[in-house]
Amino acid sequence: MSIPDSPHAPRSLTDPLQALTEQERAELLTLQRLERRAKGEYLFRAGQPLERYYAVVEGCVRTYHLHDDEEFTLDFYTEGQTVLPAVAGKGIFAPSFAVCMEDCLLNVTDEQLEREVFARLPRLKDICQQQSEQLQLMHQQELAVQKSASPEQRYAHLLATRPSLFERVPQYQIASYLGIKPESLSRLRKRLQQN
Amino acid sequence: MSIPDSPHAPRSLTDPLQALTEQERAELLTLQRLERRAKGEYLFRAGQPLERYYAVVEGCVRTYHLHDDEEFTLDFYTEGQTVLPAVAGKGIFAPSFAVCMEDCLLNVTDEQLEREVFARLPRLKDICQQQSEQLQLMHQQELAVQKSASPEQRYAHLLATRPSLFERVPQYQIASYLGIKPESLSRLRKRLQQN
DNA sequence: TAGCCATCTTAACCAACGTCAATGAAAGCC
DNA sequence: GGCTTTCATTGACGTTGGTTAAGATGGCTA
Repeated sequence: MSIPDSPHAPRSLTDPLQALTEQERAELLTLQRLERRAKGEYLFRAGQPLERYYAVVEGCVRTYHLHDDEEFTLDFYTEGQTVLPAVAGKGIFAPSFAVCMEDCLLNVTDEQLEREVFARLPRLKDICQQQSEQLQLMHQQELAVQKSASPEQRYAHLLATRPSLFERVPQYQIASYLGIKPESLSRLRKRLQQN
Repeated sequence: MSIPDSPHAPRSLTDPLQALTEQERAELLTLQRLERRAKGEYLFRAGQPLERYYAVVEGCVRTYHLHDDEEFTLDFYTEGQTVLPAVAGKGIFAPSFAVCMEDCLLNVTDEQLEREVFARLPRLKDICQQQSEQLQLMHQQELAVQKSASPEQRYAHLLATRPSLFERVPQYQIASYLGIKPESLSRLRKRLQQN
């Protein structure tokens, strides 16, 4: 029995598709391309050209960054989230690695598909752009939190907003997401239990 | 004598206007709106609707975030940089404060002006969008550095890429940008001198 | 000039994280 | 079953940043 993530999770927004009619949504469904990826598969690696972008329909994707042979987890993406800001196209290169933590069902979009979708649903383009700007600002916010909160506060925040992550990914990767070592997360948890 | 910032500064990109013709650039100049702001003036405050966005032509703007009555500096914007990701419009609210560190000359764009500019220079829209996506990815990168580097490394990086900042803003704000207290920055500098 | 204010530095002490190493627990494999 | 591998925990110890408080410096103003 898994605790669902809070609707106030940092990445949850008003569903951008609400603005579409029933019919438009149905059409969108016929257009979208779904792909399965096995646990451990990479969606992209740092430095590669980004020709597609991905939304998680089912499963969990982790992005991370390498520095001195050490992994630094940037984010976890689960059901309904788009991996990275949805950015792809010529001259765009992946700034990080993205790997499936579980078997995943992904909604994949490339440049051509995007053009087709926007041609069929012109209103969607503006919606997506606004969505992207919102996400960008939320990212700013996240950076702010990252900077001003202690590891303990960040842990509490993650636990409150995305509890299900703790059942889906190993703790040492959560530690890396919080910006601390696994040993420190262990002690932090112990400290919190005692008080 | 001020040391110019490195061309490899985190926010420097290929000039998006290179792709325009001489003529188009000239037209752009006639369209843009410049405003002067005095040192200490705010461009926006957290929570306010963002109806304009700003590019720094001359001067320096600092964005920061409030948390428990304490300021956390998010970034410094100087000549040629756009304050925040260039985002404005209905339903967009400022996630932070933006204040002029010096008397500034700013390039101001609102929704209406943006429409006019894009109507005159249709190619610019795609260029700006691509630029925005690049910036978004660079932001991801920055978050990665923020997470994986020690304060000392971040200090060295800032000193290497944006040395002029150290002559333009007080050190306690740089400390706040690096995510440490002014006293710690003092000690850190002393440590580095001795080694 | 004296006084005030903002900024930077230094010192002492404490708390928290990193490192290294060892131990346990759980899962997967032969 | 026994083995290995992976992951979480614990302890000892060093380093570093936060806190508090005290000066030092320089600029500005009454």
